[in-house]
Amino acid sequence: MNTENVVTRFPPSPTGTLHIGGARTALFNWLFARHHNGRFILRIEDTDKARSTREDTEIIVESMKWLGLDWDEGPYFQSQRTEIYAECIKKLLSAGKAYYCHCSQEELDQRRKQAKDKGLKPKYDGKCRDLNLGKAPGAVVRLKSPLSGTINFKDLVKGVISVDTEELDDLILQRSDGSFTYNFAVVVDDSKMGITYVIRGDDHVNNTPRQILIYQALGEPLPHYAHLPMILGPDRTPLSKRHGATSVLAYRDMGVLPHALVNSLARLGWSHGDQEEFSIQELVDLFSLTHVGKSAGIFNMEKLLDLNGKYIRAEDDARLADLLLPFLADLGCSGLDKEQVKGAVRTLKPRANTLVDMAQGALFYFKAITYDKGADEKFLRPELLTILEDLLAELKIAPEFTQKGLEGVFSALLEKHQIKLGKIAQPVRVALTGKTVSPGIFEVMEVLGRENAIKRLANAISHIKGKKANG
RNA sequence: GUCCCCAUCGUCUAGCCAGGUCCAGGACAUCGGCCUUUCACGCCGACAACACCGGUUCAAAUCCGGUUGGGGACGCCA
Repeated sequence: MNTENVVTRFPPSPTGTLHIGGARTALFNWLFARHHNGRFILRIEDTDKARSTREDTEIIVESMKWLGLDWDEGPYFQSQRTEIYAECIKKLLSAGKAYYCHCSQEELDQRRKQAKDKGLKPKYDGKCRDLNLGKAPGAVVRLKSPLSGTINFKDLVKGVISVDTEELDDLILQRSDGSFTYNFAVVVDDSKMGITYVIRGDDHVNNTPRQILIYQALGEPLPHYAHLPMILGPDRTPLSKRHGATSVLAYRDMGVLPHALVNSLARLGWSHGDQEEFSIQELVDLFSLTHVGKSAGIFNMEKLLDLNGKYIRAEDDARLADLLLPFLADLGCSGLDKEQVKGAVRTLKPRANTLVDMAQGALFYFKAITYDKGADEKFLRPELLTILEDLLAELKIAPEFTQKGLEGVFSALLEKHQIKLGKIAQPVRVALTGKTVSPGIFEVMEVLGRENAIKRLANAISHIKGKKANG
């Protein structure tokens, strides 16, 4: 790949959220442009007025921003470019490269069906092609494409693809309502915007020969093409709502770090030897179309979560605390002490794969606890009363309420009572957190702070006494 | 139906273009172990794949042909 002018684009249609398939297409276009110091353009393809919505446009923009895929131009809206398309139609018409077709939709459907029944390709039969018809209500404009020949193009990921023009028909460029079709608008925009590399999903390979025909009719130079393999759901069918969390924002809300998602998406279809983890800069530096695979793949959720856990562990505590705050707020914790949240983050990092996990795991620090039933029965037992009361007394006078200092307090206590840590670790854990699973009890105590830790231990002691009195 | 594309562990993939160094490497998941105050983290190990059939060749995961399987397209959707 030489260092010619590289301009790529991402052209989503705002008829749904940005899902991970689209996000990966956007990512590869972005990476390719950044790698080559080129430009990356965002274009909203809203030619389908009935299905395009403003909310979806906003979701797409928000998703792109969250992923960190910044664009150099746009967003452009196809709905605002109709004069440009109309101009091109005029040119094609007067050059004899396009024509009006008066066939009604019903007629076409019927003829298509007939062709199909006869085992023929259900394509337009060219009825109006040479009739030299004029503009009329209900008429569409079709491309007058060559009757014979072969279209060859070199796909940067799939290699040479060739299609016989007989497979193609005279596709509609402008609809009877005056609006323009996808294939036409794309070509006009790509050529007007100077797009040099069209990187898109596999599902467009069949469109490419048609679009090439339009380029040729327009007399514009062709871009390079690269078609990315599809992303499939676990059932090997194309991604859809059925597959649950597929929208980019759903991953954000799940507590996935954008870096982790970007990394995962990059590794789905692209590789750099055995390397699994990449910084964004590395991705930009190393990305190349030559290492994009050809076959469709299934998005591996477990692997994303694992990677996310790794990035959480690698992330700075203070930054993580900031990221965690909104998730804690969702769980009803607000107005928290930043230092304490930071402490909580530190203790939870190794055991959280998402920010949601982490927020849930941190809840006991910030909210009143209740004892899990089984934990209560199993560990908060009367025979521990003496030791726990002794512990409480020692904690009150411990010189340093830090992980290290507390270790000292405990080892003295164990020595004194001639017991092992195993005997009281779980009871203390339950007293402090209400659960049998938590970060280490010393770090928990440190983050909780002396006052809180003492209060919880005292509560547990009176709870045990209450049980004793009643039972 | 016609055309286009694809095919390595359960999953993502390396290797394939320039055939031997591959009885196929890494990662996730799974299973075992170590560490250990719980759960994790971390570390160590195990399981597990070249879709099939032919051809070329001294030699094929790698090249060629076919078969099967999967995906896509054939819209006044994008």
